[in-house]
Amino acid sequence: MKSREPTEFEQRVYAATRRIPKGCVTTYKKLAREIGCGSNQAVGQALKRNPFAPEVPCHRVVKTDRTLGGFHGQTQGKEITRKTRMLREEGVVLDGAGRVPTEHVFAY
DNA sequence: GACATGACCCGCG
DNA sequence: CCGCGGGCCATGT
Repeated sequence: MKSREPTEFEQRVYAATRRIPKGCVTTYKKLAREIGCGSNQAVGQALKRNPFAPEVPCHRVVKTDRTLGGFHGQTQGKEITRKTRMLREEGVVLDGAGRVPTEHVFAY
């Protein structure tokens, strides 16, 4: 196993994710659109690989339906609960359906 | 170079 | 409302 540097595509994703202000979240779709990628899934792939942990707030990235999505490689489980708590600490409160209010969604 | 996987999205029934 | 299938892009084997 040989460690490799992030590809240009990954760097693009990290750069955009890093721009997300505290107390705000963004969707994979908008993010993909911003970096010029037609596949939102590819963006998620890069975030899951996220080597720049707290520097790149991947926990501020949610799905298009404003659900949390995944975290630390898991779509559901303990890590997701942790993600929710982090957002709440930053000022983001989820509604009864477990979704993030549109007001917190940051538009590029 | 081909095949398989994935923190996704959209349309249809 | 819920479930199923197809699509799109990048990465790893």
